[in-house]
Amino acid sequence: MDKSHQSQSDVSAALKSAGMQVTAQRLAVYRAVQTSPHAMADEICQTVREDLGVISRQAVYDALNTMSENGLIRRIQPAGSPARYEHRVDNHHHLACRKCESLIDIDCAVGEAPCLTAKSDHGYLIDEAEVIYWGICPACQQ
Amino acid sequence: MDKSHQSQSDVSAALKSAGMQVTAQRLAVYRAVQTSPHAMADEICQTVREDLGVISRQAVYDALNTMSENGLIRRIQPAGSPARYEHRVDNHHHLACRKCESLIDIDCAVGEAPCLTAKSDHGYLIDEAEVIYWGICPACQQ
DNA sequence: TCCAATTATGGACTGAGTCAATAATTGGTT
DNA sequence: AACCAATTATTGACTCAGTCCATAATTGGA
Repeated sequence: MDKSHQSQSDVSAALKSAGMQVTAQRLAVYRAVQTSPHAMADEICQTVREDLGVISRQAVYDALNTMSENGLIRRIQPAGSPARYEHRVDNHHHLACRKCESLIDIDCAVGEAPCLTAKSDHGYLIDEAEVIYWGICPACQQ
Repeated sequence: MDKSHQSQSDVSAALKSAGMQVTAQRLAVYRAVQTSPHAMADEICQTVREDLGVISRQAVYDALNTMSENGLIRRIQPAGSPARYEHRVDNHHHLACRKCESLIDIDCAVGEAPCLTAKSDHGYLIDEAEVIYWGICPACQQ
């Protein structure tokens, strides 16, 4: 199954199995995240409003937070940017442009997390290696 | 030379060679960053105030920003945390605790940046691979 | 159908950081 | 040594992203 294209009922089931209730707001927020990956909270809020008509800013934040905590979506926060959300929850990385703040996905060569091993774990129980490649995107290189 | 223990005159010289003026505020901010690595802006502000007596919050932010831009210090921003600053500017990584927000340095096995190569660079000119290992620190494992 | 628990709404509020106008410093020049 | 243009510091208002909280509405199991 293509994890990056969850159907409505898949999302519904995922919410339930995480012990969350299924609401129109949550489904719509998930759809918005799916439609525009790497979008920020207020962009998602706008998208959902075009869809549902009305939703409170708080409901969007709640949905994004609980769905992130339950692994339905993933939150990314590159330095200097507000939080962004994506529906891809497999282990992949990101490529960020220092100039235009654009962000794109990069597949992880290894697959399952953590894909890198630290030289020494200093006693930490490491579960994820978050990698962000920083550079200049093709458009900004002119 | 141990890059992690710049003397006052080294800092002074580094500021000059970056085209920046040498001021008491900047030297004090650098000292504060050196003294408590991974500190946040307001902590640095406090430390500098114990040192100089008075400094404006804005002067602290200015010093931190310009020194970061000129490579004298490094800014790190783990998700969910305000910006932190460190005087180590060599290529190393970080280990963050999901519970207590503690952050420690991890040496990079490779050395010079970028220490990782992306599977595909998508036309980006990559200059850095930022790696944050996420896990639970020894103290929080109880 | 009912009801307890969960979720949404609306509005005030916080924290981190920036903006912009004015005052003070710095460091090269005569 | 004094001057002066450019840089830097101060002050206070302001923005942006996000949280808190009390109340109202919805959900889904009994």
